[in-house]
Amino acid sequence: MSGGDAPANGDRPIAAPRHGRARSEKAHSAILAAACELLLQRGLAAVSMDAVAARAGVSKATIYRWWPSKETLALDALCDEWDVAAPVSDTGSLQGDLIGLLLPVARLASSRPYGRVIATLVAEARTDAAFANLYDSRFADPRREQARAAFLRAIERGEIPASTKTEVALDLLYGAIYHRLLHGHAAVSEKFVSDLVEVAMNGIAPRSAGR
Amino acid sequence: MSGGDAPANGDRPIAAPRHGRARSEKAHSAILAAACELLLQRGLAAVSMDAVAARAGVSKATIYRWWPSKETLALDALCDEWDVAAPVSDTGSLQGDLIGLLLPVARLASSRPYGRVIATLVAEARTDAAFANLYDSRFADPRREQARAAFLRAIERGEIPASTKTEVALDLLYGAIYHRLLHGHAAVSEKFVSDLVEVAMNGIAPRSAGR
Amino acid sequence: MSGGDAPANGDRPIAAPRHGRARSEKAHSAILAAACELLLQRGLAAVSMDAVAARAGVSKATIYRWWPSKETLALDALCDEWDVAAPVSDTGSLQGDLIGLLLPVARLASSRPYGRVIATLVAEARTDAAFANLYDSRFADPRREQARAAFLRAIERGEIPASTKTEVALDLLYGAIYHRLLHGHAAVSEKFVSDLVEVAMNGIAPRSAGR
Amino acid sequence: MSGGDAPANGDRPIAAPRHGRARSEKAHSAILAAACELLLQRGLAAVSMDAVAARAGVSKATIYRWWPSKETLALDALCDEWDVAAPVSDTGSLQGDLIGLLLPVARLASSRPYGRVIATLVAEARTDAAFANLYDSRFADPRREQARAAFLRAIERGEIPASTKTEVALDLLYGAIYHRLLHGHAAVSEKFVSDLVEVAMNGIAPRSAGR
DNA sequence: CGGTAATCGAGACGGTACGTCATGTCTTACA
DNA sequence: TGTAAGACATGACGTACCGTCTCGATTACCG
Repeated sequence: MSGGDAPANGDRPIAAPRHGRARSEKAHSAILAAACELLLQRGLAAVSMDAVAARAGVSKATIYRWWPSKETLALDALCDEWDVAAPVSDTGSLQGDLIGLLLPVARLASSRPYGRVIATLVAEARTDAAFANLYDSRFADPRREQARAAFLRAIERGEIPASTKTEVALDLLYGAIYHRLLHGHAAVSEKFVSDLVEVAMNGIAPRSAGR
Repeated sequence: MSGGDAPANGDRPIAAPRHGRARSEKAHSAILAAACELLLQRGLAAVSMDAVAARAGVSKATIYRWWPSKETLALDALCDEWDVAAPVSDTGSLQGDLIGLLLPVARLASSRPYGRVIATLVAEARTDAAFANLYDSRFADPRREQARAAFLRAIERGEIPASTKTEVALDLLYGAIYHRLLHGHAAVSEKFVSDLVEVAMNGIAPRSAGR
Repeated sequence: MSGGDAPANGDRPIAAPRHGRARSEKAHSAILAAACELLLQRGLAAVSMDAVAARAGVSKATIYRWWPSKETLALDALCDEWDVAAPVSDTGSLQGDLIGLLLPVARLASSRPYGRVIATLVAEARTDAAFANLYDSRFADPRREQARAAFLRAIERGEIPASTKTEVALDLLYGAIYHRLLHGHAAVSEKFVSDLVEVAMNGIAPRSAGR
Repeated sequence: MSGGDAPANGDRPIAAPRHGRARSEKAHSAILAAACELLLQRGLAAVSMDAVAARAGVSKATIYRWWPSKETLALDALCDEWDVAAPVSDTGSLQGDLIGLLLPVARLASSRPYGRVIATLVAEARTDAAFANLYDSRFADPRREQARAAFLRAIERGEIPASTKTEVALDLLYGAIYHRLLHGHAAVSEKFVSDLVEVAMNGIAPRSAGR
């Protein structure tokens, strides 16, 4: 989330503008807060810019000045909450690293109805290529990158072969999480995460595992 | 698609209408065709009921007469194309069954920009519970059920233990497919399907594989 | 006012549309009434389409369907009131005809604050050529044409020479009325009309008139 | 233009400011020039304060510091151009004086699209009483006063009777000019001015003229 | 000659209205 | 009764100005 520089998203400018009235920090955070609440309560489709402006006590023009669309705003509001997640440390084993990465996601995802919001953002990304880039770089890629790094460490440790199909494995792990999150057919519980990692690590029908 | 009975979706009524003008078969198929084309070309969000009506040479009232929302219409149009897939036979092995189930899906998904449409429908389902039921019963569940049946056969055959976490495995397999389809970060190629099934069956770090 | 045929202004269509819902007569007149009241109370600049829609109990879209701009609507509302003026008969003398034409205008103009409205419409006509045509054909020209006809009758009667500069005379008569109406420096009273016609007929310094 | 004392219009202050930065003469004239150009090119309605500020290379606050509204600014810009007209001398005859007064106005009015600007200012004056006073005192009254003085001289000379309805005559003369200027139905040519004065002086149907 | 104060550029802000668009309902006349 | 045509209320859209308000930087008079 940090480090933006242009009004392409809602990030604060780094270099101080020499002249002109300073950007209102109050308005900025009020907008994000209003967007977040409305988003989680009623979903992106039911949230209008007028409603966000009214609830934040802000004019529509101010929102449009900093966010080009309500999807961008929603992404910002979402990241505001999800990016507080603690950085995951190296646990020494791939399985431990994966659990350490996926469990916080599962806990966060279950805490409030984020599935609806993320589903809408994903749908929007399929329609708007520019937004897709933004979504990937701000939301999806960072998490996937952390998991990819865990796989690299496991290969360096010799825990898994260098020929491991890392990308497929990543799709398999995150895909399952997203699947439950977006389709809503089952909860993204902590039990699910541990089962998921176990099955993914050992396979559906483990050759050695007795039974 | 068959078997509907009420105008809750676009299915034809079973009992013959008692009197009055008969339902126009031409209008029905023209609407579905128009919806399908517009949907794949520009996405659900960019397709209005007016546009469908105009392209189908039909009045808006006729569409609303048979479909309660444009999401329902889109689902009907989608199923029209996806339900032609051949029923998969029993190959004798779980891996063969899974390939047989997932490959046609991958081929279909790659043939046209269905990812965008499905993403929108999934997002809508998260907002509208009634539509979620419809989506599951018409689109998602049938496929998942076929795969679940394959797992049951494998258990009966003794190919995998009865304690196999089938639901987790299903999420893992379909989740990966949906992940690429909805997020669009990589193609749902035939190679991906075979890799996916292999990794899912044997695990990321197969015990027997070299270390 | 009558006889329009296109939605270029708010007139009713002549030929009945064969299909479709009939235009709401209630909405039509409610819009004109609301526009007229707001117009006279607060002037065109202070009247928004939203306000007209709200007061008429009508949606903005309905207004825009029949009137392309609020100026067009204002012109329609104005003509609705001014076109009820009785057609002027031939009095047998130019002076009588002119009085007969100008007095009703003066009475109408003084009855309510039309000056403000007409001033705004005139200003708009100077900016928008299309509106200028509409304004002329619906409001200005008909009155001027009646006066021009009176001059022609006077020439035919031999009351004034054929060389009379009719157009200059018309500008002189109507110009004076408009001048007071638009600039508001003095009232358009009945006395003013009779003085105006007298001075215009005989000249500022009548050669024969004793005093 | 001179003689102002307060920032009610754009005039320069008389008394020297005690201290502080002096008013920028460059900004002042740049604003007037920018306003004038935009005004004549596109009309007052299409000219925004932002546009004037941008074109003048000036901040909006600076404009509002000296002009309370864009109408006031436009009036200032207009007077800047119209007040350069030479003061008219006493020609010895009423007709000569009137020609001497009206001809420069006609020439100026025809030189550029002032009609549009004046029409807008007149309309604004009908809505805003304070602006009406400003418009009259800065633009309309001075000219009318000169003509009124010519009538007084003519009465003193015995050229016209003391009972002459001067105000009606003034409305008749200036009304005709304004009529063509604001309604745009015919040009304010030099020929028109001479015809106008002749008809106004002698009447539409001069008693002495042939019949 | 340093302090005080009005001015200027830049531009963010709350607000209001704009004109357009899509949804879902309703009405009318035809088939 | 089903349908094409289309008018309608509703409400959000994204834009454009308005007039106000901070900012920091620039002058100039004045003590």
